[in-house]
Amino acid sequence: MTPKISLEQWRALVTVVEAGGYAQAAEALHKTQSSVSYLVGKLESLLELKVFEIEGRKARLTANGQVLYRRAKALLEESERLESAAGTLAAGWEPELRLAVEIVFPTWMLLNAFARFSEQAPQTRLQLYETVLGGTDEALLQHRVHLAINGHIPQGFTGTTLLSMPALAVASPQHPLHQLGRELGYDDLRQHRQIVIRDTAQQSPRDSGGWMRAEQRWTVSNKATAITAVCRGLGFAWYPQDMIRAELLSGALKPLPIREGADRQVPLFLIVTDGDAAGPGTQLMAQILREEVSEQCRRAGHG
Amino acid sequence: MTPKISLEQWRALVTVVEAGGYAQAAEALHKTQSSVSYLVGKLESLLELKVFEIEGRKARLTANGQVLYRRAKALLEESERLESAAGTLAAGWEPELRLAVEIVFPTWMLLNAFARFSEQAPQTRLQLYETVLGGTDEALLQHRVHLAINGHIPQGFTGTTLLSMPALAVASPQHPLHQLGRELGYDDLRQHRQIVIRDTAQQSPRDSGGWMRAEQRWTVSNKATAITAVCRGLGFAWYPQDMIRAELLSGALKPLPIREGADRQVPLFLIVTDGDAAGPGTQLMAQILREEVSEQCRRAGHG
DNA sequence: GGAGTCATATCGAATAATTCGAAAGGATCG
DNA sequence: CGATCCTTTCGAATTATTCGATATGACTCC
Repeated sequence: MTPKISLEQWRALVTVVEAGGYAQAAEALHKTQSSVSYLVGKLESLLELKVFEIEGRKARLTANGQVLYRRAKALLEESERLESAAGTLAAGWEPELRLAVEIVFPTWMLLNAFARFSEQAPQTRLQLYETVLGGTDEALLQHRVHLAINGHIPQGFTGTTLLSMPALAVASPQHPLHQLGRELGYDDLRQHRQIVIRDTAQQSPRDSGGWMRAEQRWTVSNKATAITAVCRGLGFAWYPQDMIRAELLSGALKPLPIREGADRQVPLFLIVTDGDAAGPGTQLMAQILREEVSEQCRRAGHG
Repeated sequence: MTPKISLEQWRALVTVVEAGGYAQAAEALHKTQSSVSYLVGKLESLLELKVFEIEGRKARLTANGQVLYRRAKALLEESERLESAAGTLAAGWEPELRLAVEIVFPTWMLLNAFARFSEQAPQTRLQLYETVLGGTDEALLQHRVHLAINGHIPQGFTGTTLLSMPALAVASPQHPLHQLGRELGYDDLRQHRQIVIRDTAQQSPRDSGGWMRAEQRWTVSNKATAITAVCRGLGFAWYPQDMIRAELLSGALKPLPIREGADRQVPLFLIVTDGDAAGPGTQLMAQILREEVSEQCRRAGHG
C-alpha cells in the first residue's frame, strides 16, 4: 500500500537505460552523476535487487533490470498522462461532459463524434442521456446537461439547426395496412395500433407522442423494443429513416403508402446550455457534432 | 517527461478521499494532519487546481478531483504491482521463462498451463519455442531454455515421462491409399508422398523425420501448413491423434488401415534443464505442466 | 448566543532526504 | 604507461518534509 520506490527513482532507472549510462543520464536529468548513482543505488537496496551491473566502464541492465525497466517506463508514462489530464482540467476543461440526445439522432454519427472528441480530450468522461420528447427539455431546463440534440428549441435557449431527418410511417409487410392495396389516409392509420417510444421526461409529460391519435397505442421504453414490435407486425410507427435502415433493406419493415406523401422531415437542433460561456470541452464537442453532421450530409448528397 | 507530482502526493490525495478527510487520512498514513495538508496543498498548487473544497467541516472532492482521484488510484496500484513484481524477482524468480516444446504436444494443454502459471507469476515473461525433432535437443544442449517437452531425453539430462500420444497415419479420404480397399503395408506407403514438418534444429539435422522413407517427401515449416496439405490430398502423414482431432471428426482426414495397426505411441518427456537447481518459476511451470497433463488424462480416461 | 467539539490551515523549528563537489578506483584506449 | 571515461563514495550544503502548536471556521448541544 505504501510505495517504497518514488517516481524519481524509477525515472533515474529508466533514464540510465535510455541514455546509456549514469553519466549521460545525469546530463539528461540535469543532475550530477553522484545524484543518479544515489537514486539508483537506493532503489537497488530497497528492492534488494541488482538492476545494473558494471561491465567494463559501461552500465548494463541485468535480466531482472529489463523487466523492471519496461514496467517502470509504463508507470512513468501513466504518471505523465495523469499530470497532463490535470493540466487540461486546470485549463478549464470540464471533467465530465453530459449530453442529452433525442433518440432519433443516428447513433453511429454520435459515436463517430465521441471517438473524435476523445482523441482530443481523452480525460473527459462522457455521459450520454438518450431521451425522447420531453426528456431532453427537462434535462436542459434543469441544466443537467451541457449539450442537447432535440427536436425543438425550448424557451430561453439558443440552438442551431443540425439536420432534418426524413421520417416514414412503416409497418411489417404482413401488416393489414399493407394488404389494403391503396394509398392510405390518416383515417386508415387511426384504425390500427401505433407503437411509440416512451417519453423520458420525469416531470411534465407532453403528449406529442404521435402526430395523430391512433385507436390503440403501445408505448415501449426503448428503441430496440419498439423496432422489434413493429417488425413482428404488432403495429405501425413513425420512425426516422436512418433508424430503421437495416430493417428497410432486409424487408422486415416497409413504408406505408400514405396519400400526402409518407415521409415527414423531423428537424433536430443542437443546443448549448451555457451558450458562449460554455467550457472548452462543450465547445469542442459542439463543433465536432456540427462537422460530423455536415460531412455525413455531404457524403450522402454525393452518394 | 519530469513528474511534478510524487507518488506520496498522489497517495495523500487518494487516502484523504478514502479515509473521508485530512485528519482520518493522517491517521491511516501514520503522519500528522499538517503533513497531509502540506502534501495535498503542494499538489494543488503545482497543478493549479483545487482538488478538495471544504464544505462545512468536511473536505469534499471537486468534480476535477474526482477525475484525478480515479486515475491517481490506478497509478498507485500500478506502482504497487511493479514493486511486487520486483519482490518476486528479488526472491529469485526468473524474469523470463523459456520453453522448447515439441510441436506434437497439444497446444491447448500448453495454453492452459500458461494461463495457470501467469495467475501465480504474472510478472514472468514467457518465451515459447515450438520445435520439431532436433530443435528441442539443440535448445536444451545450449541451455537456451529452462524447460523442454521432447520426444526423447538427450544425453546428460534427466526428465520425466509426461504422456504418450497415439499417432496415426492419415490421409484425405480421396487419397489413392484409401482407394485400395485393403490393409496397407509399409511398401504401400513408400509409393506415396509423405508430408513432414521441418526439423527446427539449426545445427545438426537428425533425419528421423519419418519412421520410414517415402518415395517423395514434402517438408513444410509449420503445423497448420502440414495439416492443410494433407487435407488437400497432397500426401499422407503421421500425426498425433490430438493434433488432428478436428479434421478426423469433420472427415477431412481419415486414418489409413495399416496392417500392423495404424497407431503408434509417441512418448513425450518433460525435461528441466537445471534439474533441482532450477529457479522457482521453472519448478512451478514444471509442476503445473505435470498436473495439467495428468488431469487431462484422467478426464479422457473417464470420458 | 456561547461553550464544546471537530476539522482544516498555517507557522516556525526539527528532522530527514537529496544534491553537490571533490576525490578515489577500475577499465579501456592509444 | 598515461590519458580518458565512467561509477562509487564521502562529507558538507541544500532542500524538502514532518512535527507540534496554534489559529480559524463550522457545526452541535444546551
